[in-house]
Order: sequence, then structure tokens, then C-alpha cells
Amino acid sequence: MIDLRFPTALQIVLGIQIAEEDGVRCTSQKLADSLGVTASFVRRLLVPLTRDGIVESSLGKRGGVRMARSPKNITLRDIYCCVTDDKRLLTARPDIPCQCVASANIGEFFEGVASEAEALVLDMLARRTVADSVTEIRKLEQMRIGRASAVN
Amino acid sequence: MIDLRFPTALQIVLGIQIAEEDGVRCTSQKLADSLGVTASFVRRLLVPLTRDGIVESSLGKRGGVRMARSPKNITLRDIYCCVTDDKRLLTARPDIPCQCVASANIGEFFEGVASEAEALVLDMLARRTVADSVTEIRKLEQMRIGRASAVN
DNA sequence: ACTAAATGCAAGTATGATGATGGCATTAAC
DNA sequence: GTTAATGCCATCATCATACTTGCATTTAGT
Repeated sequence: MIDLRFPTALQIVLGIQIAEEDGVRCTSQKLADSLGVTASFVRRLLVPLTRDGIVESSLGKRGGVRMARSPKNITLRDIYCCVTDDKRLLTARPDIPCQCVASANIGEFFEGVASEAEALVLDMLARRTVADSVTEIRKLEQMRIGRASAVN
Repeated sequence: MIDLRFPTALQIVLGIQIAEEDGVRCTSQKLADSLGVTASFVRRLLVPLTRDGIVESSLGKRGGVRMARSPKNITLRDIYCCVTDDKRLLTARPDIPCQCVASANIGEFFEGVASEAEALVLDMLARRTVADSVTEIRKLEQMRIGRASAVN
């Protein structure tokens, strides 16, 4: 099964930030609707995001979810690492019997390759902030509106 | 569940190349032993590798598996793409209801991020050939032997 | 011919992380 | 007190991956 935690968390954070900019109160129910899932599911992903100081929430009526710090200071790497725990992008086979030159050293070799791959992706994600991402989303929205009105 | 096809196929190919260099006949059973699985499982991964002209095999007694072309002309990217089909490294959520600015454009936005990540990893894998990898494995083997004898 | 040793392949089982829901106690505004 | 929100736990669902069993086929050697 493919891991959807990162894209889901990303949409949640971007949704919160956009709501904030638009002066709209954001709840887990609204986020859930925009994802097509239940509010409970959203709250589950909100747990690590809150723990890492990315978002924060208030209880009770008129409660909801807000950004916990500036979107300029949150990168996609922060979000990725926050919700995927220690899951590696590439994983070596566990429990390889050390019987030959290949099997005895493949683990160490593969670890090097996997680390390099992961570092490349994480660095790329670290170069994109939530603020940048929202800007890009809004740009895409403008183009979408442009395309839609061109049809008429 | 984590995808082990790439590390498994990698060990298979490196094992075949090492056997070839050492002048030893290689069979799916030997590869299976070095992986701790059945020969049938190895053969299953051999199917795409054969299809892509990376390895080739001969039937019957004294049959076995060989490299189909020079290890200098096979990159880790070739192996990765061969065995992982069209699986993406990062995947967007499917079926997002387009209800707001975020949900309507997140798909396109995420696709850009995912493509960039995948391109980075594939380019890195393309820079490593099977020949290079075997050299590195043998270097690790020397270090391993060095460490082992230093203990005595 | 016969046997041994190999591949090719189809069918099926297992598993476990991920995906997702429901329910309920708690909190806070009005 | 009612309403509307979060926090969190227990649970179910599913599905891609992991792997085995089993057997037909092919080929080499005697």
C-alpha cells in the first residue's frame, strides 16, 4: 500500500494556512471535507503536526486549528519528517544470511545508496516552504480560473 | 509494507556479476540461498530483469543465470525501474473533492514535487553502474576481512 | 532411454502497515 | 445547559507486497 500520510498532511497544513490568510476559522471537519475523509482521521494526522510545533488547536466551541508558527519557517521537509516517523524512502532487506561476498556486504552498500537518495529528497523538500507552496497553489488557482473562463 | 523488490533485485544482479567474475556458475538456487528465500521467488524477480535484457538464463541441467550485457552498461536506475514497474516514490491522494483553493490545486502542486523527488533519485541511481557497485562491494569485503583479522 | 538438474510459470497463502471510521470523554463559548 | 469543537482509543478494512508449493518443460550426462 502506498503511503499517503505526506500528501495528506501537506494538504492539511496548506489548507490551514490558506484559511488563515483568508480570515476563515479552520476546523478538522472542514479539512476532512476537503479531503473526503472523517474529522477523526484528520485529527490523527494533526497529532504529530502539533507535537512538532507546526500547527496548534484550541478546544471547545469556536475552537479549531491554526498555524503554530510562520509559514515561512516551515518547510515541506518538516512536514514529511513529522508524519512519516522514521520510515525510509528505500529499505534494505532484513536478515540476509552472510554466505558470500555479495550477501555479506550488500547491506552496508545499500545503506549508502539509500541514505544518498533520502538526503537528496529531503534537501529538495527543505528548499520549499509552506509560504512558497501557498503562493504556488494560488498561482495554479489563477490559471485554473483562466482556463475555465476561456471556455465560455 | 515496505517495498523490497529493488534491494532484492540489486543483490541478485550483483551476485550474478560477482559469480561471473569468479568463474562460478550461478543458479537461482544459489541466489536464493544467499537471500534466504526459495529459488522460485528469485525466478520471479528474474522475469523482468530478463525482459529488460539485464540478465539471461539457460534451461536444463548445467543451466543457470548470466549477465546479458556488460555491467558497465547497467545502472542501478535500470534495475530500479525494471522491477518496480510504474510505482512512484511519492504518491498523491486519489479522488480529492475540489471544494476549495487548496483541494482544487493540491494534486497538480504535489505532482510537481513528486516528479522532482523522483527525478533526483533516478538521476543518482543512473550515476552508479553495476560494475562500480561490484568494485565497491569488494572494497567493503576487504575492509570487513581487515576488521576481522585485526580482532585476532 | 533414463535420470538429474536446472528454468518457467501459475496458483495460492500470509501479513502487516496503512487507511479509515466510530464513539466518547473533555473542553469551552454562548 | 446546550452546542460545537478537540483528544484519543479501539477497531475494522484493504491491498500491495512477500513468499511458498507444485509441476511442466528443458537440457546434459551416462
